[in-house]
Amino acid sequence: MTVRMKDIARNLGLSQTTVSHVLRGREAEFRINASTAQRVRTAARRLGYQPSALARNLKHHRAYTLAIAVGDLSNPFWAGLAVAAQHEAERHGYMLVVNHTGESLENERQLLEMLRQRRVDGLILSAAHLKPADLARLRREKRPLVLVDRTIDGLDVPSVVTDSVAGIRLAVDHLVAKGHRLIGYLGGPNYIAPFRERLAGFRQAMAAQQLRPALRATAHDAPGPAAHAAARLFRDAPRPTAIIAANIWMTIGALRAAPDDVEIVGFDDIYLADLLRRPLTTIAHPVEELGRQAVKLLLAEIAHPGSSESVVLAPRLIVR
Amino acid sequence: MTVRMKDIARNLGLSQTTVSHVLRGREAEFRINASTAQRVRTAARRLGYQPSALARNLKHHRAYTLAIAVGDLSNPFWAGLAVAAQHEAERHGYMLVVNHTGESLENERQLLEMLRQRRVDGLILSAAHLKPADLARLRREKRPLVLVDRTIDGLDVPSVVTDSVAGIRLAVDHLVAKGHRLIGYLGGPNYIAPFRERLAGFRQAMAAQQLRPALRATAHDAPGPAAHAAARLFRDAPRPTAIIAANIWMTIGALRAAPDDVEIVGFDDIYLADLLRRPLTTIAHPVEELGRQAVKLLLAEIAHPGSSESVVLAPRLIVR
DNA sequence: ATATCCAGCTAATCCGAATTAGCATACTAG
DNA sequence: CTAGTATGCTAATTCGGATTAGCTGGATAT
Repeated sequence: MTVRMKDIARNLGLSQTTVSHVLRGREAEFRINASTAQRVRTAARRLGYQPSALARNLKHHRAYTLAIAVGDLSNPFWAGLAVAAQHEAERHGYMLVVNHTGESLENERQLLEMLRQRRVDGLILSAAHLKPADLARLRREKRPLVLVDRTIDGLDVPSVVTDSVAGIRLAVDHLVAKGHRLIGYLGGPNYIAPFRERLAGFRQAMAAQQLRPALRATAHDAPGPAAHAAARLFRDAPRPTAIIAANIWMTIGALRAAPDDVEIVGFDDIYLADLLRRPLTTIAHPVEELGRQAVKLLLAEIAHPGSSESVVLAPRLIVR
Repeated sequence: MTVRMKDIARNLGLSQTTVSHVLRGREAEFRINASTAQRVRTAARRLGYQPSALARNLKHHRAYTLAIAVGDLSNPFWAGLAVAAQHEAERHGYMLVVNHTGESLENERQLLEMLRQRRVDGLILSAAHLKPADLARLRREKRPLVLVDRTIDGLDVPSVVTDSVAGIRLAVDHLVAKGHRLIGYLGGPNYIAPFRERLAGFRQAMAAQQLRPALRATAHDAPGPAAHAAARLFRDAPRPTAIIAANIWMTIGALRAAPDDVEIVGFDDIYLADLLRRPLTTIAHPVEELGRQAVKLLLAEIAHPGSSESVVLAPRLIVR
């Protein structure tokens, strides 16, 4: 049915070894006669030979496949990051399995299982749900792993993240320049690293502007709770005239709950942001760069475990 | 480094064959003594044995991987479909590579190449860019292939699509029930199958309501051209009081160009549609079902080529 | 004439598991 | 006492290609 090297060899009265040498482009190294090499190539084309990735993978101990776990593929941040990562992976001859975990522990663990069974060679994680036992096992097994967007305490692997502190400062400075003094902050749970950093960034940036970071609310990482928390910020005086929302769900909460004259700046860019009921300024991640760097780090980890350094990338403010 | 069956066998003074029989759960069939089987299982656990998917794949001639080509992963329709497909694939022990083609011929061809090299066992396509030569080759090679959302003329493989005609009828009937008589239609290029069917559906549904489907515009499948075409519908009298947009880009075009009092119904659901400046009623695909059925058909094609029938699924109207 | 060298190729093994065919040993039946 | 049978396991091969080690036959050198 399918054509193997052996078939080409038999067809030409040569050995499989010779065919392999030629088709791997190592004819010079093994002193294959130029005319023989040509015959092999011609026969390969004529018979429609396609090398079996399956056989090569076994021999190389490589699946030539990476995986990235993203919490929510419908979120354009993750979709964009995944697409960029896929491009980069393919540039290096790897496939990328983009896995939507739906923020579920079960799915994150399933991906680790794929790594163990060598269905994938390495993993890009943005997990926040793994338990200490999972992390301990990861540390023990030392498989190629890179974290993106969210770091995990106590897991010493390379990571690629956006500079949260710098991002929040961009937002605060922008709002202050527009005359705002009462700036509110809508943050997420502190067990997620970026939320911790963004809150710290808010405090720092406000202090730098001689303002008090007093108007704050915190919500679980979902639109409903975020809207609820945002509403609280407007119940009592002093009310903020502007809100900084710590991620996409906080932003959506703020959009739902804040009065129309309140200005909103949200971390994470939003799909169709220019079609929203009100203008929304966003702190955008360097999405492509995050994806590309994550793959580069991961491939470096595969080639030379423990060799690579973490990367922090600068966000940019999209004023609308 | 990694533990193989051979290591377990040596450790217990058994043969690799016996270990294989036990770990594949075929001890009864090969009359392995219960205590021997138990020793094997214990040793496997103790040594941390993980079967090599690479070796199994070669032996089975299966990559246990499928791929789906989607034009735009940032589009929540495709993201949702891909996630559902991934779920279904994993239920059957397969990985799913979700490939964002960016509507590029180059990328679609690259996926076909993966199929040929057996890096993936089958392909779910929604391609519209392949050339006749590509299609001819696909027909000749007869590899497992399923089309989703977009069918391709002259390529006789199973497909899973949403019933476009029924969808447009839902929209027309909804608008008529709300009192609209001047209903406009914003469509896409006719070389894409769903656009053809939706236009036909519009004509049919309008005829059924005794209305003339005269107010129409056509644009290339992108937001800019769509907005431009939508604007044309409002230049001359009679102007439509409502617009049906044939897909997500047409909808965005209509949102940008139509006066605020014009009611819009769009084919394809939109992320955060409830946050838009104006209420948007949509004709939503049964996204999960599309993804699930596509994988089921594909696995059926892999198991029994030529065995499966195409599927047409019903859309539903989300009134906002 | 014999050793040396080189061009040009091949045999054999490996990767890790799945699978087919079959070999001892002990026991039962006639 | 011998044939037949069941039990419990193993040897050998296969999947398709990569790789290492080495073989052969003619030309050149001494």
